[in-house]
Amino acid sequence: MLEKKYNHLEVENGKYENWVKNGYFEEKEGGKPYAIVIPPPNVTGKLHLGHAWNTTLQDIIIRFKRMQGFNAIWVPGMDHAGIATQAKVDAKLKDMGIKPRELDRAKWLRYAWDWKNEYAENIHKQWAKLGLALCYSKERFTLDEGLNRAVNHVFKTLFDEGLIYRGERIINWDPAQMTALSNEEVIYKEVKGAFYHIKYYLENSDEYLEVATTRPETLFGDTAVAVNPDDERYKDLIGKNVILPVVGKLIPIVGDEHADPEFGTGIVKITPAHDPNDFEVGNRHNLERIVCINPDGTMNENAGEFAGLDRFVAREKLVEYLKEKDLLISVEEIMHNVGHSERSGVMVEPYLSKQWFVKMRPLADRVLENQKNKDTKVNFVPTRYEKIMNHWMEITYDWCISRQLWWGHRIPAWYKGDEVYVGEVAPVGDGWVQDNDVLDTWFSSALWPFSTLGWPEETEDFKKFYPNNVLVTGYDIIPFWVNRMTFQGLHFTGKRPFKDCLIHGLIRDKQGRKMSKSLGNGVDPMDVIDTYGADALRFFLTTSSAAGTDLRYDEEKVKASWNFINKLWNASRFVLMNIEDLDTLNFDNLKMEDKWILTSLNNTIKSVTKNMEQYDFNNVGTEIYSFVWNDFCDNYIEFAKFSLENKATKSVLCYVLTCILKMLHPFMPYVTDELYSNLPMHEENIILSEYPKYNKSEVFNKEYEEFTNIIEFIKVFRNVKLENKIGKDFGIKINNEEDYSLIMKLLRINLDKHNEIKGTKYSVIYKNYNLDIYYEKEVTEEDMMLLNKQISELESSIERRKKLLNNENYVAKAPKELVEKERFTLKAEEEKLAKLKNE
RNA sequence: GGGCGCUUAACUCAGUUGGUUAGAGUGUCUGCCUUACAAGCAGGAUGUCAUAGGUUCGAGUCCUAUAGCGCCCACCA
Repeated sequence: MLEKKYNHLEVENGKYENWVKNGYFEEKEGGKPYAIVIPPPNVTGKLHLGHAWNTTLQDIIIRFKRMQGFNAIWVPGMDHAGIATQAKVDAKLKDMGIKPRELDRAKWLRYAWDWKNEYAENIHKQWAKLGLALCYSKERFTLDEGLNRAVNHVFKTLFDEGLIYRGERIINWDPAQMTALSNEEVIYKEVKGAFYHIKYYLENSDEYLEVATTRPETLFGDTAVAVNPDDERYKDLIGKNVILPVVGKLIPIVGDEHADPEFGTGIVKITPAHDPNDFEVGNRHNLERIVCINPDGTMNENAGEFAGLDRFVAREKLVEYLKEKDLLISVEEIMHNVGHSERSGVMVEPYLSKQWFVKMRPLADRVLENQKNKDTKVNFVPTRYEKIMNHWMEITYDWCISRQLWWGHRIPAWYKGDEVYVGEVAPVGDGWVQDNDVLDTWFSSALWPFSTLGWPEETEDFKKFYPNNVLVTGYDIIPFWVNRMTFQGLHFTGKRPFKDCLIHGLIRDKQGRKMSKSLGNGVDPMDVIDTYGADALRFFLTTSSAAGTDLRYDEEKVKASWNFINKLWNASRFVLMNIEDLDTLNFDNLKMEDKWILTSLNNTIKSVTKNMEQYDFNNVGTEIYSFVWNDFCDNYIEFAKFSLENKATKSVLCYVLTCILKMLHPFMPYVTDELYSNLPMHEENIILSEYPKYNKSEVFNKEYEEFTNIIEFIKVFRNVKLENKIGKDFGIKINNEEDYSLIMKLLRINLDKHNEIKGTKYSVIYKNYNLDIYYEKEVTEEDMMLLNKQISELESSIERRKKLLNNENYVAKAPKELVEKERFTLKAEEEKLAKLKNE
């Protein structure tokens, strides 16, 4: 027999190992293919609540689909996470007293793989604790051999197609990690800065131009000053020269649209090697590009005496210097947006550098075209997120994919002198040197939906499971990942990578703040599991908010989920205690209450299935919760207690419980496994069982309504009794021929003992049921107030209804049943009012 | 600057194509140890659905404007 109380520690112990051992998560012969690939977590650390949420959603879908008979697989895997992992490995090495950049590459990589193996193990343990139905035989890692082949194939193909090129551009440079970044990896933050107004003297003149800049230290890279050719103030200066302060050399004044006459002084210094706009200006005017900052953010030899100083120190010193030389006009403090590295947090340096790029325009256009067709597009849930992807596709520009790191897919390009070779394997012959850089992590993640299935080989898995059925991820990952999977998938397979894309939000703390290390408000899902169990956490995570919205972590709600499981546990305990001898289900001689619960069950199954299919787990949660607690426990079980000897009752108890367990299984796999295995009749494991199906022959609408009325009447009866403080010695007078036996049973009233008709009369009316309670007590003022309140409420309700029904427009245009219902209710209210007034 | 979302009970949130007296959990009040469950049972109370207009027989839901909060994108040398 089950323990009296639900104990998640005992219930969850050992189950996962059993599932895996029995191969329940592996491919299932015969079913229609259904596939999800996990968003591979970074091997940098441990999973947080966001991962728990993300993976539970997928687990629910997979378990549901398996129960529906699909050959549903969920491909697990992890991401090497280039920058993030390299930073962590470097930090660890530094702690060990090793200077990471002084190691040779191969040796460093051995440390990195050790790290990877250690953390991958952690993540496996966490997946297990969460109970995820992952198909481990298909597990992949973004840096494994197969995926590396896919990456090289893609690189080479795009290169041959002219969609990958190498070029010198201004890119976002992270001086801390010393690598290039893509635009997506730059986060703009509002910071305090200043406009430094500097004098640029005209050649052979005492006059100067006032040039304002936020980054004075870049003046060592200035190769021109620009004014707008239409700017009356300055257009005559075009073609003349100014003397670059500090450096003392002459640079030209050029006319260029980029200079906005309305902005600042209308004069802008041009630093082609350190600003994307200036780079363009430089191209238009054939200006020299002078780099004056080193990759590590210090000034280089072009900065003269400032060489070697950090860029921010150099700025300070340079401003001092300008002040001394009377070259500084003013310093105007401003707030402005400055790019920061997503990973290291340092200010990004726009930097001239030779990098590899993906030419985005043709790839993005193809996606935009494809999204116009509902049969080929990626369907976002909720739909509004589709706009985010489309907008990105519209404005995207070339993707800088090379990273100056060691941890990643090494770029399959080799150089010999001026020659460049790109191929899937190294070229034959001597003297070829491979590119030192690796690819952006997202370059390999972009191939994940198909590379994990063995692509570019035409494998069985690829043929069966591509496109994937759904991808589940947070909205914050759309630009990095979803967009890129979509264009790569389309380009290389001709198809969308997945039919649906289910988007969820971010986890926040109780106050609505983002969970972060610096705030210290993070919650470790493993701690929650220890306290409340994975089932409670999972139910909370997936049923507490609408799709696509953020979720506040609230321990009280996890507790409420635990209570629900405990309720389920005890209901099961009751059922199991009473059906031990049941060997077959027998639905002969069903009573009204049996028909009622079967009807409600089937309505629930129907609606739950529909909502499961549209990923509306929040509604599913509410529906099952209310069915279990209100219908099954509060009502059906209470009535079933009177007929526990009936086989029909036992059968219904067993059947309804079985269906409940199955519907809850995707949400709470552990406890449902435990309870299901205690049923007198069951499959090998609930994971292998069939999802409940709506069965019309179990729907009895007439009995459903009749029994609902009984339940409602009981409620009214209890309410009248409680509100009027009616004690035990009351009398009952029944006013019609209806059958009150069930009602009296449940209320534990023996009519023979309550036949004294004296004292004050209290009417109890609901639909066809109508009786009076008589009770001797002094009628207090309070009682009169209560009665009067009821009367006036009824009166105003009647008045409202009358007015509505007198409205010709309403009667003419509203649906007929509604109008009928109004009439019926009005009549009932009028009768009730008459009775109340009698009291 | 462009776009998106949110504003509903004390708190956290649902609210399907408009259907007329707006729901849940938690909290709160009253009464109960009724042998499945006191982590429970029975019964209550609590809302100008942000504001102002509009469409409609009917608006939390649709339209317009406003306010507050949040997010995304772009960008200011």
